[in-house]
Amino acid sequence: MRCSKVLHVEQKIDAPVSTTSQAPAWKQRAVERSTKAAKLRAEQRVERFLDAAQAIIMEKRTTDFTVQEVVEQSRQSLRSFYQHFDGKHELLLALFEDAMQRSADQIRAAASGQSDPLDRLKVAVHLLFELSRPGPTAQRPLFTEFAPQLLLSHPTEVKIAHAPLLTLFAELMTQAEAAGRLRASIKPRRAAALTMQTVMFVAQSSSVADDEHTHPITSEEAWDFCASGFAAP
Amino acid sequence: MRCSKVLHVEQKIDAPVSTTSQAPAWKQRAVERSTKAAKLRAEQRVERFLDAAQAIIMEKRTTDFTVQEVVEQSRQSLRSFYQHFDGKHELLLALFEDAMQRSADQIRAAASGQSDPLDRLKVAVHLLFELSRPGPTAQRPLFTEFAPQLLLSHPTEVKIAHAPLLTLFAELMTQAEAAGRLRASIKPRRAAALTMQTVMFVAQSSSVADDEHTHPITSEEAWDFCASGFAAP
DNA sequence: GTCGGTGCGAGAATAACATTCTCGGATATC
DNA sequence: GATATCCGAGAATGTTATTCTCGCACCGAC
Repeated sequence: MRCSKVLHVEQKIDAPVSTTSQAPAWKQRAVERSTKAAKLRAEQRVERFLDAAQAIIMEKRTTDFTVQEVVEQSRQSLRSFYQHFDGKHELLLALFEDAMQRSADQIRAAASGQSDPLDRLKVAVHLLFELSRPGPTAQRPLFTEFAPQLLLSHPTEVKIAHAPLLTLFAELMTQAEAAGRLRASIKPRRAAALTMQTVMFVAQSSSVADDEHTHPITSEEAWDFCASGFAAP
Repeated sequence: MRCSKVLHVEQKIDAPVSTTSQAPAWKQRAVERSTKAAKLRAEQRVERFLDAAQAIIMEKRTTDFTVQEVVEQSRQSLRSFYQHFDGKHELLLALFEDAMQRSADQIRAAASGQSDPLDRLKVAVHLLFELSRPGPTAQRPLFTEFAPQLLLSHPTEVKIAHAPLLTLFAELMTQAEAAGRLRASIKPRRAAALTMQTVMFVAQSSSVADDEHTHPITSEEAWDFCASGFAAP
């Protein structure tokens, strides 16, 4: 169900005060066994919190849950929550990071179905667009939903969370470059960052219907724009 | 100092229950004089709240002010605040709308200095980029700062607030199209929307330094990207 | 088996805000 | 001067996040 690797959370459990190299070996081992067990338990608890939050988000179709709800759903205690997370924001961050990682995986898999480098990029862009748009379509956590919140309070961490996706797009761009399909004047990583941002944010806004005659921007348009820009050749 | 036209706020003062066409004329006039005065006062009050909020934002370099602070700074009362605004979000919206309007004006003025349509667009993009990035540079209210918050809670209103900028870019794009400088396959308004979004959001993220070797994306890169895309011609 | 310690559930206490309500006092209207 | 309206001051309420305090259950040591 959930990624087993625990993200930027965990730590703050095993803080042995004097397990430096001068302690007797048996003591070291004992302490280690103890801390290892503790760490395991901690991971399971963190896991349960994350799953609970996930479940709530899925059910309420929004990221506006309270810590209380998470605690109740996970059948643990508030005390425990704050023992494992620095605050709500860390929980959100963890979920966000997880969602990004999964999305990156999913997109990578989808893109690998194409042989032409530009087709790979195209598939990636379309899928990212779909995954980024809010609304009922989002089976996956509504993963762009809290990005804005976090972007304000913890921009650095958000950037870290973006890393897997950025890496993926950088890979695809590099392949395109190798095939001579990239404009000479642009670096793959740069193109990747710009494309990613554009697609994600445009997708996000595309949910709200322009009340009037104007239709929201589509995945196809976003792709065309990123690929070709707007200026005449 | 501030735009005189009051935005989407005001109203909710003059709600005459029976000023329809069947009331006697003298009464109508009396009521009108009264409501007009009331409206005037209301506008001044709204004005003071907006100015106060602006001042606080400028001073604290963040949009995280409390309603209390605004009330105190404006030397009015909480009661009055809630009589004129539906809540804090309306105040934010008003500020945001105002900031967008001013930015649009500023950009339009700057762009008009160029004669070539693409140069106009280029100037517009660069200025928008500068205005959108947070940090100490922002002499103007940090106007993208609350956009994310509002985008979540009131997407429709945010879209409305974007209108002046969108219109401006649409104008510039249309001029470019008329001069045959736009790709044939793209509609001016679409190009405008895409460019605007891309520039604003990329600028926003560009503030956080990629901790490592990577430099943040520059205004110039954003322009190149929007104008030419990433694919080889 | 009992003792001291530790992990943790339950939930009370605190704090920061937004939002609402209530009370007078000023000012204007008749 | 009586009365209605507006409005400042600030108390009251409600919602969360976050911290604190208790007490119990488990575990290894003696």
